[in-house]
Amino acid sequence: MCGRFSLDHFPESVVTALIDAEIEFAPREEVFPGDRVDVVFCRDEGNEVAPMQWGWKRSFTSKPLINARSAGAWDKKTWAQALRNHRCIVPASGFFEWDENQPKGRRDKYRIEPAEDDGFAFAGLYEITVDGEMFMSILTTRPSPKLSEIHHRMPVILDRADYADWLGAGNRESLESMMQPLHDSKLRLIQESRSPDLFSV
DNA sequence: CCAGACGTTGTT
DNA sequence: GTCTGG
DNA sequence: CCAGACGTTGTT
DNA sequence: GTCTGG
Repeated sequence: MCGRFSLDHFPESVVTALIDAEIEFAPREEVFPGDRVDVVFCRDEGNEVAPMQWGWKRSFTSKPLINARSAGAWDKKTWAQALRNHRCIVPASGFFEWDENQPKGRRDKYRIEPAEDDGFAFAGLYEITVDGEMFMSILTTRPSPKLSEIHHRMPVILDRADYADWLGAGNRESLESMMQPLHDSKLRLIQESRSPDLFSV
């Protein structure tokens, strides 16, 4: 991760735990960097939903910053302020990883879904430009043991009990405790496709 | 993130 | 190699 | 003031 | 482009 995730169904339990409102929702099988998705954030004591573009733009690189390493983000000028004041939650139905043990271009694709839920809540950071456009980046952490067999990073996924604290005025210590790998028991790995040459053997 | 294009004049 | 589209 | 970093995943 | 370090 985290270069692609899914929203093939509305992650209702995640969103209703965050906000009590009718949500505009455009399901799509896959969400790509640069796409706009609905993101939840807190402003003036109340949670809100707004479409945000995935990836922060920076002049020093042509690639949008779609991920932020949670370890160290406190000390990086790009993320520090947002980590303190502009945290958000990105609802998703799942995400994708490619098996990095295999050569690039021939990697099996895996879909990761919640084991017993209808969605994930990615921890993210957002910024608003002068013209009011909003951009978000998804925090990453170490992989859970199961995921570590195919990939060395994973998105930060929040527990339901932490949603409010994440969006509220959390202190550094409590925020750090939320940015841990999701427990293996809360995810399912599904092989989505495999390399063509594995079939031809 | 990955996959696929990336180029033109001119020909079919 | 690098950019674009999905 | 100038020089150099700035971001990630993945690669070397 | 903007911030930091020297």
